Amino acid sequence: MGRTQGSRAEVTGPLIRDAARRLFARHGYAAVSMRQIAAEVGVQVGTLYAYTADKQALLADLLREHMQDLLASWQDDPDLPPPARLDRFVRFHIDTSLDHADGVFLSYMELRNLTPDNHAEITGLRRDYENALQHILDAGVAAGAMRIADARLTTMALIAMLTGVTNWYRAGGRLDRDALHAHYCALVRGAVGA
Amino acid sequence: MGRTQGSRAEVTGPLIRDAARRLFARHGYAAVSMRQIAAEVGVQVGTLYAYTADKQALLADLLREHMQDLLASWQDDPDLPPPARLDRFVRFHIDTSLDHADGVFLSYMELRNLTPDNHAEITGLRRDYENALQHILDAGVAAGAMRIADARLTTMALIAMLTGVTNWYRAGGRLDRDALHAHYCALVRGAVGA
DNA sequence: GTCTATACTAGGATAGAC
DNA sequence: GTCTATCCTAGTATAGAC
Repeated sequence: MGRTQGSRAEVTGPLIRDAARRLFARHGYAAVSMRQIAAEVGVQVGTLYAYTADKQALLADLLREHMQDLLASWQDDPDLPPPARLDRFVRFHIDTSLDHADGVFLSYMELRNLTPDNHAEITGLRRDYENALQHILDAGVAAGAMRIADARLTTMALIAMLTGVTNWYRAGGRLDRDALHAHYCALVRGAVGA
Repeated sequence: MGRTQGSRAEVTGPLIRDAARRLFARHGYAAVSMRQIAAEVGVQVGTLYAYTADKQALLADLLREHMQDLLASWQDDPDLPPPARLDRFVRFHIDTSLDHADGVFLSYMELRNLTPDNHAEITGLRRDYENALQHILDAGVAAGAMRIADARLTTMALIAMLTGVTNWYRAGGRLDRDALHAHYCALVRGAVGA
């Protein structure tokens, strides 16, 4: 494969991260070798180390980037009635989970492979995201529009339920994206008594 | 560590599986070496191969055993009203998820590391378990005791929600097991309109 | 920026002694 | 049933040429 091809740093960097994200998600961080990632991109192993200090940094970068994108993408609208805000969150979380399935999967499966510093940073970002949902639930209770016995527990339960859509939903199957949204919105509204 | 100690097959076999289950769950199948497992048990590497054909068979055995235990432990009572059956399932699933957290975690995380044959077998068992919940939901709808738009989707959503308890619940914290059961039963009943 | 070559470590699995 | 010793492969990471 003598694919010597000169410099193209702007393209190789993202390609490496795309390949790593896909391979890590599919086989697990520990099961993927730097050689595999290089082969997927079409470069030699040594080249990877021009873009990342080591394998651990590559993983940490992927998770940090994912969580930051997630937080930046979510735009709450506090002026809406709480049940409508909740519907928007449900749709947002389902769409993100399906459209960035690899990143979502990595962000809760490969935490254990982070160094303590990286681990603390990523779980902090995740906590921020959970709080975005919890704020909606708190507002719903305050407005008398929801019945929730424990907002923290309910937050964790709902996020697990929504993220779980990646375990079974396949595009092109029985349900389209709109039907999916509608069904999950109904389940969530029922769970919180909205 | 010259721990030569003669034969004791009856104890070593289970010890190997306990160690493997714990290590696989904590670090991931690919990240755990046979040497680590041996060290945890207190034997030499070669000894492991008197109990398992290879690392893959060790994983497959753990998952099969877990799913079979799960299916054998669940005893439905079709004579109860559907909402009461559902409550029993919720308690059962939460208790199992917390009491056998390593097995539960492995059974949905390490499927990807199974050979195709083993994979098909384990997912078949898992499907049986999902159907146990779905039967309750179907009965609830038939009896007019639940409002469910899509029983399959609801089954998957509820199982994800319940299993997610392992992500955040810690014994000795704010909530005891009874409170946990009560909160999740309320969420589930709300979701299915019971 | 990328490649080739290589140092060094660790992995899964097996053979044969006790 | 267990241990010791070993084979062979594959891993991460680095050095130096182009």
